[in-house]
Amino acid sequence: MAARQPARVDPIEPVRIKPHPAGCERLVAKLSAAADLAEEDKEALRALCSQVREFAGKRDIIGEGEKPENVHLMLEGWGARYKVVEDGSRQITAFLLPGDFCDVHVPILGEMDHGILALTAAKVALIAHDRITELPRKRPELGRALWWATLVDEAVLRSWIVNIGRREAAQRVAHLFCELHARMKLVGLVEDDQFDLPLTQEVIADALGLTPVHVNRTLQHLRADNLIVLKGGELTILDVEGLKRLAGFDDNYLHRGLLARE
Amino acid sequence: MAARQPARVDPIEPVRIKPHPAGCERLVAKLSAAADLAEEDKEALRALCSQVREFAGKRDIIGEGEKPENVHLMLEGWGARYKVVEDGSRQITAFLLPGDFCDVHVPILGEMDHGILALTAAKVALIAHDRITELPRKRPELGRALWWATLVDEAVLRSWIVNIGRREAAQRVAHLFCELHARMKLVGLVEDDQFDLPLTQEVIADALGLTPVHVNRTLQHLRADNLIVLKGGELTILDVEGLKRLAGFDDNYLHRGLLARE
DNA sequence: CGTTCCCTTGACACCGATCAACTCTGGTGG
DNA sequence: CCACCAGAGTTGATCGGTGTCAAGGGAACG
Repeated sequence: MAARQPARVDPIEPVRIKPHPAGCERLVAKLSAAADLAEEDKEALRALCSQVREFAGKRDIIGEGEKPENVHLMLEGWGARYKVVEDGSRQITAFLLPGDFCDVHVPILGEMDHGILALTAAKVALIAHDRITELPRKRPELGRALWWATLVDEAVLRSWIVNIGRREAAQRVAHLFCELHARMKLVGLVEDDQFDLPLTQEVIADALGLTPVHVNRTLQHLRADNLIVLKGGELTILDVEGLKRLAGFDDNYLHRGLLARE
Repeated sequence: MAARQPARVDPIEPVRIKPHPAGCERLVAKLSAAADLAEEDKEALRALCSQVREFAGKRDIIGEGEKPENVHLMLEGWGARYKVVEDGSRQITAFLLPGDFCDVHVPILGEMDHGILALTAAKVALIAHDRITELPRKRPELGRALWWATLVDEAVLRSWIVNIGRREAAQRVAHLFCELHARMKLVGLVEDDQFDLPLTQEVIADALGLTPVHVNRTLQHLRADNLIVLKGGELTILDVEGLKRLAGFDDNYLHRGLLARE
């Protein structure tokens, strides 16, 4: 929300107020965890973010069935992939954090088989298809890193299936929070096990295959057990180990590269 | 099951008894639906299937945590990706049909974050990593096609999340059957809306986030509504449109290429 | 001809959905 | 500055889809 104040520096949130390519650093951070990127690689990534577009919250970034001309990269804010079912209910299939691509598949698959929604106000980089497709040729290590990111996305999808298919509500919520904690950390947006979580209970419900009412009750359990504090769009994990234990969370599926291992 | 009878031809199941590269034709058929493959491309694919290994049913092809030396490609029989949860229950995250790769990701991600199980006796081609990775360089169209297959797999994962998260049991089963119908058709294993479905009710349950008992009752509903016949490991869809309507099935997520559209 | 899977059936319990009202908060405009 | 309003969170009562437990049946296989 706090936007480009050019010269003066806000001492409270120094990270947020870099000139606009700041969001692009999320991608750099993420991919650096997977591959050994040279400075030229990083520059090439930053160069992708020249064209930026802003979206208001609760608004489609890409609708189902569209054939976007550009690849979209989340720079700031949160997004979600979703699909609307016959009966009108909605299922979210992924949360998109800064550094995540929205639609690398479109150049090959042709059209979107799901929609992408801005959950908050968001900045998105628009990148021409061919700039992405030619990257691997020019910078093989980057190609590897992008490939890695795609495969991790796939692994996350699998873990969601497991989560929704075989865990009860409290564990589901806990698992989601653990995943988001790990992913936010990877892009440098976690401090003291605390991070922005601008999700309504309805959105959480749509991601976990639950109803808002039940998510509400479940959150109260987690709070009562002193596992989390969730207030004002900010999540604090009070007991990381306890939450992981409850969730049965094992971060192996995120495949953080050797460089990233703490 | 029926194996390489060299000279004589069995008139009942002529497809099955070609010399061993037969299974490899499934991959060729699948990829031909997505890209305009030259004969050389197809030959290159067939050349991948030189080394074949057989697995007994109900046996791991690859275990979670392993780092297989080769890429595995299903030639015959059915497989499943699965993950075992803390409480001991199992969730299947994908069915692997002939023509599907088991673990293209391993060269990049390093180790398996889930296991792969042979559901039936299966023949699997073992392919050296570098033979896969160099394919795109030598035959760009093949690279595109493989990329397409990966992205479709991802789309299928998303549709599973929707299915498990937002549909009731009967619709879930129906949707799964519609998907398998479409995928089996794509590799040429459907005749008259009938195909092998060697899945126990327990396996179906583990794929859909249900219990075997409930799958049993659900199947009885589908049978009572004259939508399907499922017997002896063979599924016949009596009313394709009706089943799709019940399931809310839209095959757009399978992204069949232009060539494949009937 | 027994053993082993797998399918089937019934009774019952429970998690989460549904419906409906109420509270709280932040934002807007008078 | 306060009244109002919309969106989000909260709560309670009740319903229903699935899970659980347990027993029995049927077909394939050695």
